[in-house]
Amino acid sequence: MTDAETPRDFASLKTRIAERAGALPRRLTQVASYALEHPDEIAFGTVASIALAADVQPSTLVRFAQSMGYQGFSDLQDVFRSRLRDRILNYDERLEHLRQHDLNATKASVIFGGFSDAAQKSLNDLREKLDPAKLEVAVEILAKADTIYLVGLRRSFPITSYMSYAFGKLGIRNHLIGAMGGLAQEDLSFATTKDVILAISFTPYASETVSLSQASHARHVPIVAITDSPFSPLAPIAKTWFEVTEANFEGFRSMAATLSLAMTLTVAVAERRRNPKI
Amino acid sequence: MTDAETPRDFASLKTRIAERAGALPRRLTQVASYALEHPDEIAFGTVASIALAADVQPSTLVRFAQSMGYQGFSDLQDVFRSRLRDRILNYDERLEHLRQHDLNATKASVIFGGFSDAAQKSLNDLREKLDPAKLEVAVEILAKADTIYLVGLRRSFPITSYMSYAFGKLGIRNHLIGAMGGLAQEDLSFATTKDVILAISFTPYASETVSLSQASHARHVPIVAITDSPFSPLAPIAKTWFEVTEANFEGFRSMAATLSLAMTLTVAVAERRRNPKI
DNA sequence: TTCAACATAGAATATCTGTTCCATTTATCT
DNA sequence: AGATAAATGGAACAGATATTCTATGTTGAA
Repeated sequence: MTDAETPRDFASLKTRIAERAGALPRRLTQVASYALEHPDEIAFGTVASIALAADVQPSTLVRFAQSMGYQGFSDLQDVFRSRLRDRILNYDERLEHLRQHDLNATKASVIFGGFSDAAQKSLNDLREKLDPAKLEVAVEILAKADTIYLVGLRRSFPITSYMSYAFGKLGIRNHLIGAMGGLAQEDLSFATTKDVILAISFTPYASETVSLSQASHARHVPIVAITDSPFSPLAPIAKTWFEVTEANFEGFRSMAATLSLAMTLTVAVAERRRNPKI
Repeated sequence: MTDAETPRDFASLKTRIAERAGALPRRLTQVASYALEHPDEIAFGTVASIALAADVQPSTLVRFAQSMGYQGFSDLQDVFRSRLRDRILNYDERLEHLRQHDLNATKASVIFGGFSDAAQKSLNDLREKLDPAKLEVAVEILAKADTIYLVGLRRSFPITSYMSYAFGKLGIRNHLIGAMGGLAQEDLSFATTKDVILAISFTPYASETVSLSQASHARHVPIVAITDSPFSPLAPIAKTWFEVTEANFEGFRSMAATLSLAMTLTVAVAERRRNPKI
């Protein structure tokens, strides 16, 4: 089984596993996928504990290691450990790493770096700015809603469509407005004062999102908004609203912070419904 | 010896060692300084191997651990190990941790912290893992496509819907598959070998995404995939594919890294079309 | 100097470790 | 279907493990 040579670093081990994945017996495949999904467990666990977690026999782990060309499990484990060792680079090493990376930086990887930076910056900004009290208020309002109407068009649509998916999984009644082909106005006209509209819109505020929200506001449907400025037309009509300013790269704004807030709202609302306050 | 409480994370352990360093006996001081200088050794080594390296007796290591308030050496070792496994704290641990430091932390703000951490961890992971060369290949393939078919369902749909929006803004012909109400199969059956399918799917792989991709692959339509493991059914049929593992919080996976990669692909493809390589 | 309290070294020990082996099941080919 | 090979489960085993224990060494106060 020791054809070619035994992988000594994590990257080549992964390649080898991928190569052989198809031709591997059932239990060994099970181990392979567990190993790739929980590398830390392999690094620190014992044969017994890992076998338990991966639901295989200890001997299967040894056999897997041998089939990958290692002498035994411990030998394989070394690779997973060195992966963790190498990850904690000190300052100099990190700099060196970056320098090498920059040399063969392609245009696409520069773009990727830009978008990742924008995402991280946006997340950090929101972490500092987000008011827990406001979050509580919004959760409270949404948790009481009969149906949550999700309004978001254009760049906000991915956010609302994700929320709709997550709310669905959590068993929370919701209605996604703005799906292509849907008749937005008609859908929203069913919203009552017992429902809540969650409206998401950023500059330049999609006129339909704004007009739909305003029409509903006129009918006293409560609104929770996510937007990017106090001057947003959504701010004055919302019961409560969040200011999320996303950093941008090349004119494309990140969505990381908004998404993080959106996920928070969905999970927190589900949590609140399970354990209402008082 | 167990005054106050035993440090459970590396930072507070370091503080405690610093506090007591002066009042520590000779050999225990020796262990303390070795531990801080070679934390990786402590994490991975055995009592015997560390004792040898630090030039003390095995029993001294145990005594040191106990004098710091731990039950034994293994207990202390756990702290050094958890330093290396950058696991995201789960909900309970996080709440506990925050309670001690931030008294007015609300449930929702804890959830928000969790999602933000997951997002940042995912971004960092991908930054380390993403291969620029692979990115180039994918951009090249996509840039040459007549029409780009975007295939993503469930949790991947927000990503493809964003890409569709962005491609649209950039004037790149694309077709979004999987929109609610759309007849996916029919739409995709128009794809030819001059087009490209960008398929996004994560475990558990939405069966429709997979079957659609496989059917198209049988007709030799090139596929670029974003997925989360070499075992993904998309991996073997894709011309090139990206492995993106998103950290999750409370069972909800982040989408930050995938989104960042998606934005990169859209912008890079537009850029490439404007300045084709030779 | 004497004594007591503390610190250390090193051997002893009971537990846990990875590995091997073989009977049984499952798959593959004739 | 039958025969042959491969894969698996689970128990047995030898070696390594962390920890405890005791004799010895060291320090500092009376």
